[in-house]
Amino acid sequence: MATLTGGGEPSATVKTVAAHAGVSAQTVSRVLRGTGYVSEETRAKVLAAVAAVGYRPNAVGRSLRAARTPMVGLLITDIGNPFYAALHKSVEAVFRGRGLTLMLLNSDDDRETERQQLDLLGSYRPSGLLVAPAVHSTLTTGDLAGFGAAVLVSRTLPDLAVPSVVTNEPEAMGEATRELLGAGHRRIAAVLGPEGASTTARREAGYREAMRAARAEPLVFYTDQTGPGARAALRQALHAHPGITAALGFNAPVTEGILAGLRDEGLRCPQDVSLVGFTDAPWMAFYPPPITVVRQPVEDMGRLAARLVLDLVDGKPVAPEPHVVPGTLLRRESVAAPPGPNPTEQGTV
Amino acid sequence: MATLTGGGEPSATVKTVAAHAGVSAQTVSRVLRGTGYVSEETRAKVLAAVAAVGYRPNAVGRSLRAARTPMVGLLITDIGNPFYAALHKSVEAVFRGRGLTLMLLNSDDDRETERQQLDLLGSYRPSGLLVAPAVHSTLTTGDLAGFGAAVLVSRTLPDLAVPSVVTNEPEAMGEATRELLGAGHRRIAAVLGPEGASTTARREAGYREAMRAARAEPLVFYTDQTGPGARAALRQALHAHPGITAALGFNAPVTEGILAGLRDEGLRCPQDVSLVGFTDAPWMAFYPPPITVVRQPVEDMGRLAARLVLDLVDGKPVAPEPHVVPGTLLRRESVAAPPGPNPTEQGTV
DNA sequence: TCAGTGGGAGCAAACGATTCCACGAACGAG
DNA sequence: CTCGTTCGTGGAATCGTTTGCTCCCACTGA
Repeated sequence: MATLTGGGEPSATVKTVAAHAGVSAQTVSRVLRGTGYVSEETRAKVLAAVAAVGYRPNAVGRSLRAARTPMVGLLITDIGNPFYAALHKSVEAVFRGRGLTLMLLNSDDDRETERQQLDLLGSYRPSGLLVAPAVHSTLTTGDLAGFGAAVLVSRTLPDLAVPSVVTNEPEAMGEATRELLGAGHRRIAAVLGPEGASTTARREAGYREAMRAARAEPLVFYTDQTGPGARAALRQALHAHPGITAALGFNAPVTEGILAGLRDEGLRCPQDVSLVGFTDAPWMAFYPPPITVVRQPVEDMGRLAARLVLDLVDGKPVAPEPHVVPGTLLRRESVAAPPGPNPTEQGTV
Repeated sequence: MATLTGGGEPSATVKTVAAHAGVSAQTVSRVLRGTGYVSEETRAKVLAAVAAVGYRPNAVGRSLRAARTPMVGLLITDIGNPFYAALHKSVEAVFRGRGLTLMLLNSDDDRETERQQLDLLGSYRPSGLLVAPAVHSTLTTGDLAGFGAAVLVSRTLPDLAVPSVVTNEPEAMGEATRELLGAGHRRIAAVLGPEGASTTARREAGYREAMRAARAEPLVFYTDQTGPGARAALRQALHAHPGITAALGFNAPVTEGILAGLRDEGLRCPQDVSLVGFTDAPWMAFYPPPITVVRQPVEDMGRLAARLVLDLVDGKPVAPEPHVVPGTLLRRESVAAPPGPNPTEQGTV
């Protein structure tokens, strides 16, 4: 176990300052907090002493006294996913200036890690929590009760009466599917996330509904929602169904993986296989071809989720049902008509 | 200001458990910490009481008593940069299991924000700190003294006698430059980061040295090291120097921006302009063409930096000079011979 | 002259966990 | 039978900050 040694001088406390200024500790506290009556003269003396001894307030003592820490946790499933990077940014923007620190934690989409991280975070008695639940998450209301304010983002947990912020995934995924159907595709592979995640279920529902309406056969593949996983899944899909002419990517990493898989197979996009992704990423705008995607309004989601936490912290009531933020289809150049009739597949469907 | 209201029951403390088990508070502490003598019978009673009252240790009280918090801060400049995402992952892997929580903070490469974040973090008396300094950072030894253990990553600060972990940037950038020179290029644009950052200086030096050795004229452009900034810079560079046939990208976002800029100008890579990037990103491996890059061994860097922090925390001496981790050139397909002789440029150099 | 008022500041207790110190019991060795 | 050692447990103080309460004092108005 690590033991602290370095550090040098024992770091000034409120008492050090008080002694140096010739006042009592609580007067120092009053000056620093700006509360109660303090004469201008005393205030100046204290401030001078603060500077002289190099005093830095100890947030731990403050938190102990206050019974809570002015900190909000953000537990995400994959720090490498640009969606979460953007989410972090927009959430932090809301909290900054309100005296709330945002603490980022990573669950690696593992429910055991998720529980550990939550336990750890909870032990600091933070003001609030934003969490994107892991697959097959076993979180209960009890786990979240210790946080006072808790909001789910991106994914929702059906059994949990906790406010959440999600995209209108079924509709958006349906629109993405129809985009491909409209271009003439019939054999459209949906490369989804892990079976059991709410995001997977919601996006799959939209896909299936659109395919059903078009009387096309759904081709669903589940992955671990990472690039390498999707890459392998796509190759497997192409071998199992050689007639596939289009693919839907579950999220940005999966879309990456699909492109990698196509390249592995020597297939071009969109000439051989059209592609629509879910969730935008910077490089998709100028990839050759630029990728058509359903853009999740991540900034809006982050802002909304952060505001919900703020409301909960302030004791305002917040509806426990999912707050839905609409996604929009961004048409770029990764969708084309399917390649000419393929003799080996013609008439099979 | 946010005031806490929710939460419900006042959350059990060590005293609650003690009362419930009919023992004293410090016996509970002994059981939980596994230190000192406790009879098996008492241990069982305490454990039962812990479960019964739903006790969860309060890390704030513990930290106050211990005068430090088992937490290490990681302050980075851009959470959207995949390099830092990977760094976070590898650092966390070292700390996990050692009882140290990694706390990610973002400075947005702004030195004012950097100072604020550091102040905030420092007030929690964390065990250690890993920081990638912002451009023109004004950090002093004093700012870092409060942390006990502090290590710089990715960038170094010349005036600061603090251990750091960096890549052999001059050599690696030289190698990247020679890769382009070797393919026959002479007019090679270096799209760098912000003037004043140590990373910029080190990479620029390697570039200039290689160009000088080849008697080629250096073409240097500074950016804010983001995609949009690089995109604009590249277009400007192309207009100012129409003869440019190759580019060097400062980091992953800049490489992204260069590709975007090339697309803007209707130029193909590598037929019209060859490209070598600095720092790999997942999408670069299958981008058409796959991008040749200097791969920074980010996992090694993260592991090393984390171990240095651990050593400092343990009171072991750590050399304050930069620890250099070698980068390697990853040859892919974004480098080709320059396009055929251009009448307007021929013989100018 | 005296009661009333409000500015200014200190005493002491609390927050939750840990730890030095002390006390008592059991027990084996001499 | 006594003494020293190993166990087992509790009392009390401590970490740094904040706050409820109290106290003092100068000033004002009658």
